[in-house]
Amino acid sequence: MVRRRTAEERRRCAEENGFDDDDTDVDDKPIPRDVLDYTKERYNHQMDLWIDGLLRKKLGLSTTTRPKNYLTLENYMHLERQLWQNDGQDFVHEASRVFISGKLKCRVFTPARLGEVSEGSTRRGTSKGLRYRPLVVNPMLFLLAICLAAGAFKKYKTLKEVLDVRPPANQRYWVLEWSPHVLDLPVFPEASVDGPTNKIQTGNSFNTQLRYLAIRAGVSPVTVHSMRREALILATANGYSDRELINFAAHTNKMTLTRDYLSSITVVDGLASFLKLPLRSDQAEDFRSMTANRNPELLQSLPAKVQDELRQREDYIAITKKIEDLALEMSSARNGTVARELKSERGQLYEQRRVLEEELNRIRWNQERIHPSERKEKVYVDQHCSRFDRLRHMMPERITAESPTNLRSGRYKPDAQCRITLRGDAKCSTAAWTGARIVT
DNA sequence: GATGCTTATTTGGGTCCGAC
DNA sequence: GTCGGACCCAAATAAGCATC
Repeated sequence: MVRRRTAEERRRCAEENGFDDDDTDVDDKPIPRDVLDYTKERYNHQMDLWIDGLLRKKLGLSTTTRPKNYLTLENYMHLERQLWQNDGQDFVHEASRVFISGKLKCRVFTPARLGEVSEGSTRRGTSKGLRYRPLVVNPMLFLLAICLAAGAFKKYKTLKEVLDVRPPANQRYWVLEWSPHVLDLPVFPEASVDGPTNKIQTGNSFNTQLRYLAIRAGVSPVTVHSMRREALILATANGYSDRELINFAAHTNKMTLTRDYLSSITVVDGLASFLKLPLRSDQAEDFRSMTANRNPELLQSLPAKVQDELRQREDYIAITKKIEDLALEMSSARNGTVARELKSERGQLYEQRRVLEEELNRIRWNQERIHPSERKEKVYVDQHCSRFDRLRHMMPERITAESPTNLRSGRYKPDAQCRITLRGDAKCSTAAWTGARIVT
């Protein structure tokens, strides 16, 4: 394992590479964007080579882009069901489960970008993201649980107090004030073994959680944009004008919506149009669901035999040994140039090993699909899933927390004839995070 | 509406740290 | 010492914007 360099070591390494950190001669003149005259000819020649595709062809570089997938309602339910009903994942704190579910709802009900809820990587250190500002989106159940556990309301400490508040007779709404101490806190913080911290969770971190939740649910990895795309497409189908949709997506350029989100989607029923049958409008959603490539019987772990066979192969062992040797050499390298060369060499070896490991991925995603009605008994390869299945009856709240029926019928709305209670002390205890229960 | 450029997001290896 | 969840980092890639 490579030892991380300290700040002092990084500074020394930068100095060795000719970096001058003396900022007394720094001015605020912009860096010229134009190519300087004496390099222009060579620059243009190289760009021509690239644009014409000569280099691309010679090096065999790929120009394909990642396939886009969509988190439709059906796929979304698979994730929620996995999270609350089937998931034996041991989070460092149960608050993580509530945060993930809350973030999922923020994204499927709105086309929010990553950076509007989490701290985006290009805003690292700024703590920008969702804060305790007026929250007008519904998923109220999860936001209420999060707010109460954080002691976020100025005058109300229990769920009953919050739900008993009614707007004045001549007004349709009433604003609940935040406690001053939460105004600088993120709504979705990082979690530790002691519970939520005061630090906002980064976008990278949420992406990782979302990616592994999808894999555990047997769905190919979905991203924040999978939800954003679907939210916009569904809104389009509901007859809103382009202007309203652009506002909804917070686009400033009208091209973005049509080019990047709607261009490849059609709800036209060609068959019914031609045969003059009643038109369907929902068939496109099933095709979008299929982009997630779900296999309900996907084994969470590959059979040990398959993994072991790969790792016993001579070429795999040789590459792994070289990577370890290079890591040792890098940690002891004093010269920056040498260290860079070693790092570059190690990168090539990682790539070689990744190619070998792709074989495992192919096996994983080519696993046989068995229709649930043909499966006589449950088969568990994932030890977490197996263990949780034996214990799930002890956590009825988690079964209720994810419920398509409740979600679609609107029973989450606190102004309906329902009550939402938190198990244990709603003020800020660990038990408050173990789940929420709906009592009608 | 097309294009080129900037900015944001995603990815995957690496690291940290607590639990066992 | 090992394992695994959470996070970090930097490169790759996609989204988004300004301009013509």
